[in-house]
Amino acid sequence: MGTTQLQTVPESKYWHLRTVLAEALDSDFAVGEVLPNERELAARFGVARATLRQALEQLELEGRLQRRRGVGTTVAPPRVGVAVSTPRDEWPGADEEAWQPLDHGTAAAPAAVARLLETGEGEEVHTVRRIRITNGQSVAAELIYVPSSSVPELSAIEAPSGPARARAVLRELQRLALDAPERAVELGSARAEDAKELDRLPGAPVLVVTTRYVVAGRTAAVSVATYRADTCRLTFGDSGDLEISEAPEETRQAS
Amino acid sequence: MGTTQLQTVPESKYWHLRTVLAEALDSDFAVGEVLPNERELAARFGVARATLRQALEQLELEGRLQRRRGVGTTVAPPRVGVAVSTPRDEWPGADEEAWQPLDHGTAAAPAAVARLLETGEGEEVHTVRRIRITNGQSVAAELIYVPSSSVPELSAIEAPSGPARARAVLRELQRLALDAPERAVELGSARAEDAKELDRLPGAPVLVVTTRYVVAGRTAAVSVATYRADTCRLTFGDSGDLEISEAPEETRQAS
DNA sequence: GAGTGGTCTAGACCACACG
DNA sequence: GTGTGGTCTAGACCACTCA
Repeated sequence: MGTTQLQTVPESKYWHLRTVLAEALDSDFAVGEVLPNERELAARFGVARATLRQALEQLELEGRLQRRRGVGTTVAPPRVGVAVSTPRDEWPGADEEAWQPLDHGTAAAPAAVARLLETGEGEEVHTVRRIRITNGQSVAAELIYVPSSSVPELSAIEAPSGPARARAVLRELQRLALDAPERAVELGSARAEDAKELDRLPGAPVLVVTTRYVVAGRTAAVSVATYRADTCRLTFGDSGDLEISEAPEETRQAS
Repeated sequence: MGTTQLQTVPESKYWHLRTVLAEALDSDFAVGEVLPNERELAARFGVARATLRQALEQLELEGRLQRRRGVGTTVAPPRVGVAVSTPRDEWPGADEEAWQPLDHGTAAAPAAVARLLETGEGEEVHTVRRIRITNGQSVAAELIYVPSSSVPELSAIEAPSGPARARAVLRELQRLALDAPERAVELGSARAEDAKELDRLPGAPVLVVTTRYVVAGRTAAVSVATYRADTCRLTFGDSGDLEISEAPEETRQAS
């Protein structure tokens, strides 16, 4: 009684808290600003820390907050748009885009990948790992699966292991003039390996982009790229910037 | 001491639990099968219920589990591939695709949308809500923003409110031969309104697809579609089925 | 009404970053 | 060392589904 109760369904505490915090972020905080610590925020709102954390998790999922252990919680900058598919479906160039080869190896393709490659389930394929850097930040870790049959000349290449050899494999692929007719995007959680590259904890939400590369009607490679879901907005098509462009000023975040 | 400790970094309890459960799902459970309840699972693994739940949340995020309050936790079927962008970029037909109009109204476009529409910030635009059904299940809720200038003939249309009028607006849009040069995908959480349509709780993870529709170089409409991240894999390009196709049998899930 | 998952509490300790 | 977020516990109660 007396309280203005308009909602028929009283929303849960953490959800309401999320809304309150979101509004506070809009009005009272600048990008990069550090929030009070969780214990203080919880006390301030009169909830248990776990409840507050549930609200913060939501906001982090939405890309509004960034939390780092040992450091604190800061207001996240708007998500960066990363072009995943351009109209000219060229193989993403080694240097035009900020892809950085890590290493090369061979492994049995996972079942899902083997199906796309139309190879035997346990067949050994080449793998190339690389990461994508945007604005000085790792935004994606990619694993490319390449059947030996796609790069027969590779065996003739002598190169040390590591980045150099990875680069050699990528060069071979580029010569093939690959087409990327199909891509799929789904939600996943970062495996420990990817999490390390992306500077996140294992289990962090990621957008998994699976691409089938085709040459002359045959699947020549499959790549599985995991993008940080908190910081990335994947763009497809034309210019690649369906830009939620900020006003001209204010590109820089508070130090 | 004495315990076989091979890992340099001991993984957290819930992450390890996630792995154990994932393996159990692969080997001992069929799609649709109901897991023991959370209290029993927690007891069985000797952890607190909250810890077990953290592991289940991960698996749900990855689309491996489905949890429903009052019912239980079941093994999820593989994600369905939903075609978001086809090579022929036609306006998604009213009936070829399973889009079902809900209602129509007018509202001030949110700032981000207004920017794409190149209209004034607070300007009133038409809105159409519709949901997408695949295999008898709601997979997406969409809100389309249409400036009045894009559908001038609309004022002449007399139609009752609700689905009928929504359909009328969509028909007008179809006549325009819209092109969709740009799309963006990002992670979000379901607002209460969408959550209801999608049969999920507020805050459930969703993939937000923002599309700019263009006719004659001018932005004629913007749609924001939220897809259930747990059940959907978004496909772009060619056939629309970068199908992680199951073996021919076993399309049906256990009742 | 019985049983399920969802929310919430009030603690404790751990892992990490930084001065 | 100090302060941060991350993990974990052992409870309690609530909201929902279904027989």
